[in-house]
Amino acid sequence: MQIISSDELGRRLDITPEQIRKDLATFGQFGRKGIGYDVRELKEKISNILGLQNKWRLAIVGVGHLGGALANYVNFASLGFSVVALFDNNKKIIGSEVNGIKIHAVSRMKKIVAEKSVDIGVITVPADEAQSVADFLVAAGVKGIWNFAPTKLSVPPTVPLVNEDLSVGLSALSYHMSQDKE
Amino acid sequence: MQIISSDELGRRLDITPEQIRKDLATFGQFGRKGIGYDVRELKEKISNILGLQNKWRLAIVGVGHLGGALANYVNFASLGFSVVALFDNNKKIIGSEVNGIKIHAVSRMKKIVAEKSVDIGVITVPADEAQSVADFLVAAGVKGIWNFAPTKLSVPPTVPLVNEDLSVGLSALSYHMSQDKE
DNA sequence: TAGATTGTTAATCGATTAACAATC
DNA sequence: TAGATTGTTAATCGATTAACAATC
Repeated sequence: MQIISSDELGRRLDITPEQIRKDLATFGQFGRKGIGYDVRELKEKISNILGLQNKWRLAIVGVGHLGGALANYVNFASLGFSVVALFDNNKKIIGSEVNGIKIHAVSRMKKIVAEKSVDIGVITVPADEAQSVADFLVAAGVKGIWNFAPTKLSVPPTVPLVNEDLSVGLSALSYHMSQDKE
Repeated sequence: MQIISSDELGRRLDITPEQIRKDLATFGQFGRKGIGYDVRELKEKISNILGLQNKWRLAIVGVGHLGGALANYVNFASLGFSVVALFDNNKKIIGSEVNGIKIHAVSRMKKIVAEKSVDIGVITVPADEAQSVADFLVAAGVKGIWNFAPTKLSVPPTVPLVNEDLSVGLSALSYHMSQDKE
């Protein structure tokens, strides 16, 4: 498939074609009137809009079950993300490797973040340690934070923060399941 | 703290007090004019609205790194969720346990879901197997699906579906990090 | 009674949808 | 030329904010 219309895109994504056209037009004109959108070009433009031409480098702080799973997560690569460092405070695991990536002491964060050119800090520690880890990450100079701890973090406005609190989705599911009963 | 005002709630959650009052009023009147909201009562009412008085029972399909991490996830308990069964197709791990929970063959799903009164199916298999797993889960009678595979699933409208696609959050982070540069 | 604060109605704002000229 | 489809302006709809009566 070379070309796709806003109509077909809308059908596939469950969005109205008007919305598709409006959203895309916000970022420029990359369709052709009377024809549609070139799929390859569209992909590339969207990738550029999202900044995915960058090869972002991640560091995961907290190598528990979730942190370990993320260190092994294969889908990162397809988006151009790679995990380049791990941090933990547990002396038993510092120095060892997960998926070929070394675990460092949290105290060495500043040094390692600089050495490995870490862009994004991933927080997978318990909620009560998350703010302090965030502060460390910001001080170490990361450009963004991806937070899995179920707590509200305060970071400078210059550092984008995305929260991945699983209890939000689960609560939504619980809500809908309760509603549908009636 | 016994009582909280919409003003204070708004400050803490970064929401306008009007929005807080409007949203809460949608579900009934549980504040007191001139006083504010009783914290304990508010918690309980919200918990009930979200259906969290139910003790939802989860089954995780796909015991890879992510599925395994979720099987060990401690924060489920505080919301009243519990993992009661695991499924995988890998013969090497079928019959073994993770966090005390047994791994069953996917082919036994219908039987086990009934036996264990599973409410929610959690999908942590690769994207290309996710739809087929979803179909199995629906046929087995789960009431809701929590999908971690990065793909769009089609399920009956009677079965609530929540997607937890990590690439969405990561792309958002990438976008903001690219914008802030300028 | 004066001050505080909710629930709700009215006013504003922004986002979605409809319509259509431009054009392939 | 007729048909298809974009980008954009105008119309509609819904959600947020402002205002205020009710009341503790």
